[in-house]
Amino acid sequence: MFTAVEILSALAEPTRLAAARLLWDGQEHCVCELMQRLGATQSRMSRHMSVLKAAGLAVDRRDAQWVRYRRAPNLPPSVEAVVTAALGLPIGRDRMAA
Amino acid sequence: MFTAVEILSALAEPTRLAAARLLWDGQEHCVCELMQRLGATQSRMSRHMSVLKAAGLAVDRRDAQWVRYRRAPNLPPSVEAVVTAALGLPIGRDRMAA
DNA sequence: AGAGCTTTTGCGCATATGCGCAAAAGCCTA
DNA sequence: TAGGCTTTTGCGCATATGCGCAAAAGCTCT
Repeated sequence: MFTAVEILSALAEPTRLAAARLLWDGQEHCVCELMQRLGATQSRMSRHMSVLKAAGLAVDRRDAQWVRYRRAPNLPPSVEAVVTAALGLPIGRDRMAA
Repeated sequence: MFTAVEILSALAEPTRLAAARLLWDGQEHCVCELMQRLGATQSRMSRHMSVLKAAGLAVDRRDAQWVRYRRAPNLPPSVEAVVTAALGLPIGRDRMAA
């Protein structure tokens, strides 16, 4: 696990990329917050977060009824670099042609 | 086209990521060379290269019987950064846990 | 225990993706 | 034009992915 392809695949989905963007503020975010801000259903958001977690990009913590996700700490620099670069891409359908 | 998800998806496949690595030497590579070095069939490699091309990461050129692919010139810095970062990830199934 | 949260998970379904195979399409040389 | 390259493409298939829905699982508080 934690292969390059796994990490890239985790980021190669709109909702997950948007979630990563939110997580990358360094704060904790419960699923209920993420689903609201990203306009997703709970089950959908839950599964997407589990993918980010499985890829090693996020960690979760139970806090009472909530599950709080945050970016994985101490990521290898190479992984950190990929996420940072991915978040640096224009959002949405912007053209990026040369 | 050329969305962030499209670019990440293009890189989130073993053969395509390996092909990008080869293309990123700045040189031209025909499909026949790529398929040999990556152990793929022609049709498989041809389709993978067309995905990289559709994502805007590669351009092709016909040279006699060959089609030579090379990395797209003048990529936006943000895109260039994603590819560079992706290629910086450990190859294969290496563990990347913290 | 029971009500009311949040979150996860099982199920089925629709679509996307990757693949092999074989035919077609380009191109060069004889 | 015919033969032999390289490459692309149409087809079918198997698997992966993403989704909604509803049930289940955790948790808190009364």
